[in-house]
Amino acid sequence: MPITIADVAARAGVSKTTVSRVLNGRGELDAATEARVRRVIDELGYVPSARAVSLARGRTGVIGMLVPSLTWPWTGQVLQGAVDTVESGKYGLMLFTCNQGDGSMRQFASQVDAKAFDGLLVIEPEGTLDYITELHAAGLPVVLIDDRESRPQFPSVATTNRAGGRQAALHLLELGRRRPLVVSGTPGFGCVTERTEGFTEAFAEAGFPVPAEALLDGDFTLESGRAAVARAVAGGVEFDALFAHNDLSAAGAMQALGEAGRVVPRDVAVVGFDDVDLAALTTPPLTTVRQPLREMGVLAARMLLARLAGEPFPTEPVVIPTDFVVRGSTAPQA
Amino acid sequence: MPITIADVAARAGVSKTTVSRVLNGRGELDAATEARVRRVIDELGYVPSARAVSLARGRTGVIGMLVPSLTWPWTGQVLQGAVDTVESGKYGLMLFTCNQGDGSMRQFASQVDAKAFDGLLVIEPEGTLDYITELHAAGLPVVLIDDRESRPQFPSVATTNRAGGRQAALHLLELGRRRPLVVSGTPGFGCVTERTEGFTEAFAEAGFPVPAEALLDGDFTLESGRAAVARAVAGGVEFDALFAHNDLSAAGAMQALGEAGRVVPRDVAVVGFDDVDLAALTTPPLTTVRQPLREMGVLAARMLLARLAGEPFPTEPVVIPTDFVVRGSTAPQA
DNA sequence: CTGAAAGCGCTTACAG
DNA sequence: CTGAAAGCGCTTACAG
Repeated sequence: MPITIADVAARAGVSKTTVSRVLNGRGELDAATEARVRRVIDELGYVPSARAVSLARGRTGVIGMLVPSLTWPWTGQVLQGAVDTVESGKYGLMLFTCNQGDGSMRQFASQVDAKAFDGLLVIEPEGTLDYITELHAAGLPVVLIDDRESRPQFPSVATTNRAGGRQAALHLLELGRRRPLVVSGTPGFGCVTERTEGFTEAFAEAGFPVPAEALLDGDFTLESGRAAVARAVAGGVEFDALFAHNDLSAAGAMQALGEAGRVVPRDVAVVGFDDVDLAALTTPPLTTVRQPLREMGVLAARMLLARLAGEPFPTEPVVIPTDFVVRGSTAPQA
Repeated sequence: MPITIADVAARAGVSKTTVSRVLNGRGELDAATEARVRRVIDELGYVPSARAVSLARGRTGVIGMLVPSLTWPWTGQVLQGAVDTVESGKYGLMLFTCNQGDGSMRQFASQVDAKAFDGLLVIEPEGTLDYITELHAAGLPVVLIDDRESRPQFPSVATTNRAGGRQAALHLLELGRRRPLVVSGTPGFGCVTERTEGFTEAFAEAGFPVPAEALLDGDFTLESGRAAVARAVAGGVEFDALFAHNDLSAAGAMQALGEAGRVVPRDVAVVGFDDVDLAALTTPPLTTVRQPLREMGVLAARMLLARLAGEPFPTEPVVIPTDFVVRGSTAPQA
């Protein structure tokens, strides 16, 4: 029932080889022959089967993308950038998440082993970097998004986490804040280390080193922001500013501050990271370090596509700088 | 270099047929033979090539999913539910969006024609329902998410949009509100019609029909919520309540209300739709109709997987009811 | 400029 | 219980 290249060949009175040549634009073809074959293709509405093409060519035409969770507010932006780019490169995008823990990774691994895609885009999922590194070493083209300095030999797209942390610090210092609380993201992520370092270095250089008790581990969730503030307040830590590693935990922190009777920005000036939609909607609106999320997705996908087209990977991580967006949560106090 | 079924067969001293039988658990096999083949498979780390399997079997093992945009805050939830389910069904999920308009749809269509997936999950993208209907009619198993009453013959997962609209209305009526403004989603979507109808019917039944001037078209964006309120205020429309078709436009509406000097909930009680994370974080927190987003993704994927496993589709749309979440934006006034 | 044939790596009747 | 052979629908040397 479904028409194949053989049907086209028969109807056009040529060999399958010739039809294939027309399809792929390879070799010199008689113009009349080519026109005739094209006409038949149109008449029949023939489209080559992706299954057969991929087996014959030894490539799938699919790019895999592994993402930690789709419910994080910024994942959508990166993903959208990647999907758009992959799509215009005539590839398909196969999506995987680590949402179900080990089960997910097993499923993902089985698709890798089955060679279900030609290249991989990864937003580093907690604790799988070693596995991804193996894949890369085994020859699967991989581009990592975000986690920059942990494996410099890895093709990756990053943003200026360290500079972003520094921007946040300089802004708070300028406002006269001297005792910041830092609510970090999940420990172990390269971006987490960098953001904290950029931030604390700037404070230290200004003569106000951040004490260890003011550095609190979070995990990028709303709840972790709340919990960190609650812990700090309960522990008697004094602070007049707060830097969170993402907007979501900053929003959680602001809620907890409100519950603790601290007014933002009067008592505590708050800076987040990411600039997701939510940031403009908190009360007060959140000052934040803007990550070029969509752009990172686009660039990572472009690098991978270029690689699959035969070009070499860049040897250095590609870095897209962060922006700084000032809003009400750090409004200067009269 | 990559090992094939032939390598396994040779090393185990059996035919490829036998290896295939072990792999797929088909036919009676001598226990010793099977054990030997399994051992060789393990030793060699052999995994069948997805490309070859799909060509031989005539199926891809992939499910396509078409989504309007990944940057809408609720898409992630539905998608996550679908991905998790598809994954545990041993299928892959190929993601498509309509983000680039016609170009996207062309790319999507070419993958459909190439039979790059066995079944399709769709969150109805504006204006492509006819095309999807064709695909369904042409034999591609399709499950639609959300847009319920526009094509009753379509396998779909929906939620109680009409009942949700009614819940919102009854809640506002109970609070003594009589002149609601409705900020609808993109016109033409089935859910939009239903939400408005459920809402206006309840008001009419209570003796307070909603005038046409209070029904404003939006498009689910933050900006459309702002714009609608601005229009109503400028037009002199009087209102003491607002029902928005999603949380994002409700948030936009609340911003515009603030700018217009109207206090929520004192002057205007606001109800949204969806219950995305954002809803709990607006000021005041947003009362909203909760959609079972993740559950809808899970169920739609299950229906499709069951269908691909040979079971028939349910003949009726499957409906998961909405919930109603009361928060500060409709707090009773003393 | 064009075609016959082999091959991609599996599955599946068909035989035994 | 097991295997030889054909077939899935293309691409790609190899010949002419």
